Amino acid sequence: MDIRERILQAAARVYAQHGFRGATTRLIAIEAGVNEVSLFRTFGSKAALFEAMMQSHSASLPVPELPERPVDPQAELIPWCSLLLAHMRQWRSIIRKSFGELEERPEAAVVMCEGPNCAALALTAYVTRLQAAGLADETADVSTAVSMFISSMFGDAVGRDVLPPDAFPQPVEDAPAKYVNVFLRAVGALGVGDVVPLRAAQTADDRRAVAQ
Amino acid sequence: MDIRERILQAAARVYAQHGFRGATTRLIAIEAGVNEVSLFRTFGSKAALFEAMMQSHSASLPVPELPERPVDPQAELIPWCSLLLAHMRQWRSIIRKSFGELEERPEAAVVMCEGPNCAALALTAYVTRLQAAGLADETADVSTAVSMFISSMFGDAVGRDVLPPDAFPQPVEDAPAKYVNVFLRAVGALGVGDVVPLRAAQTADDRRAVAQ
DNA sequence: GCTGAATGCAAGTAGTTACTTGCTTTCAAC
DNA sequence: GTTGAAAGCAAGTAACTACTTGCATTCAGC
Repeated sequence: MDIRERILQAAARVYAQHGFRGATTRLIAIEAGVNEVSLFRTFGSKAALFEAMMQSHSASLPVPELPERPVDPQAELIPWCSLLLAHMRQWRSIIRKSFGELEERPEAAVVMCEGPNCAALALTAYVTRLQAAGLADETADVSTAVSMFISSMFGDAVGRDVLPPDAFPQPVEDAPAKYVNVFLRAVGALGVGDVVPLRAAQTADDRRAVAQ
Repeated sequence: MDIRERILQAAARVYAQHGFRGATTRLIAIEAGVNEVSLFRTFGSKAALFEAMMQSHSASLPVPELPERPVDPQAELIPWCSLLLAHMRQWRSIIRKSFGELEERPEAAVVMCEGPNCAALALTAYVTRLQAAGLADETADVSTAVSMFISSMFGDAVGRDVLPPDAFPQPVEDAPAKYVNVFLRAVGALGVGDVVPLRAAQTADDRRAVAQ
C-alpha cells in the first residue's frame, strides 16, 4: 500500500476517535507509520488531507438490494435491515464526529447521506411494489414511514454503543426483526392480529460489528 | 444576572457552536463579557466549567404531558409531538456536539437522554392506556414502535437544519402530524383505510425554533 | 471614610499545534 | 555504479492553548 493510502486510512481512524480538531497531524503520522513531514509533502495541509479522506470514503457504499418481485416481505426485509444496520455501524464513529462538525465542515453531509438516502430510495420502491402486488395498504404514507424507519436505523447504529442501554430496549440480535415488523404494520403489510414471529437474522458481520 | 450564570450561558452558546475543543476559554469569556481570569477564578478549570454547564442544563426538561384518559389519539398526540420536536430543536446544536464527543465525555449522555427517555416513558404509558380503552391493538409491539418514534423525532430535530432537504421529505409544518399518523398505524390505533386527515399543528414556539 | 471582597487588566509560563527548512538516507531505474 | 525521486530526521517558527501571577479598580457594608 502506498504512502498516500496509508495516511488516508490512518486519518480516518484517528478522525473517528478524536474528531477534526483532535486528529492532530502528529497522531495521524504515527498511526500511519510515516513521518509527519511526509504527510504535508503528500497533501499540503491538514484541511486538504481531510477533504481527500472524505472523497475517498464516499466511494464505498455497498447497500444491499431488495428483490424485484416481492413475495414474503418479512423474510426479505429482515436480512436487508440487518445488513443495513451492520453497514451503518461500521461508520458509526466517523458519522458521529462528522455530524457534530457539520456546521463547520458541511462537505461531510453528502458523504454521510449517500448510504441512508440510497437505502430509503430502495425501500420506498420496494414498498411501492408491495402495494402493486396487493401486499401493502395503498393508503399508507410510505414516504413518512420509510423516513422514520431510516431514522430509526440511523439512531440504532449511531447510538447503541454510546447511550445507556435503556435507550434501546430491543437486544441487538432481535432489533432488525422488530424494526421491520413495526414498519410493515405501519404500511399495512402485516394485518392486525397477524401472528408476528420474531425472526432473528443476525449475520456474522453483525456480530463482528457489535463486538468491536 | 451574576457572573457565574453569565459564564455558564456563554459557555453553552460557544460550546454549541464549536464543541469542547473549539470552545476556548478566551471565546467564552468574550461571549460572556467578562475577563478570562474571572472564568478561572469562578470555576477553576475549563473541565470544571463544562461539568457545571452540563449539570445546570439538565435541570430544564419540561416535556409536555399526555392526557390520563385518552379520547382522540390523533388530536392528543400531534400537539404533543410538535412540542417535543420544538423542545429537542432548542438543543440541537448542543446535542450534536455532545453526541460526537460522547466517547471522550460520556457524562453528557445522561443529560442528553433524559428528555427523550422521559418522552418515551410517557408515550408508552399513553399507548398502554389506548390499548386498555380498546383504541389500540393489543398485539402491537409498543416498546419498539415507541423507540422508533423517538428515534425519528431525534433525527428530525437534530438533522433537519444540517442535512440536505431530501433527507426529510415532510415539510416542517406537516411533520408532526405525519409522524403521529404513521406511529398510530404501527400500534393499530388507526384502522387500515381510515381517513387520515392531515392536521397541521404548528405552534408559535415551533415556528420560532425553526426560524432561528 | 474605611475595609474587603469581587472583578478587571497586563503580562507571562509552559505546552501544543500546523507547517517549514535543510539535510541525510534509501532504493529502484538506467 | 550513478542518478534522482521519495522518504526520513532534527530542528525550528509562529500562533494558540489553558492557566497563573501581581496589581489596580470598583463598590457595597459597616
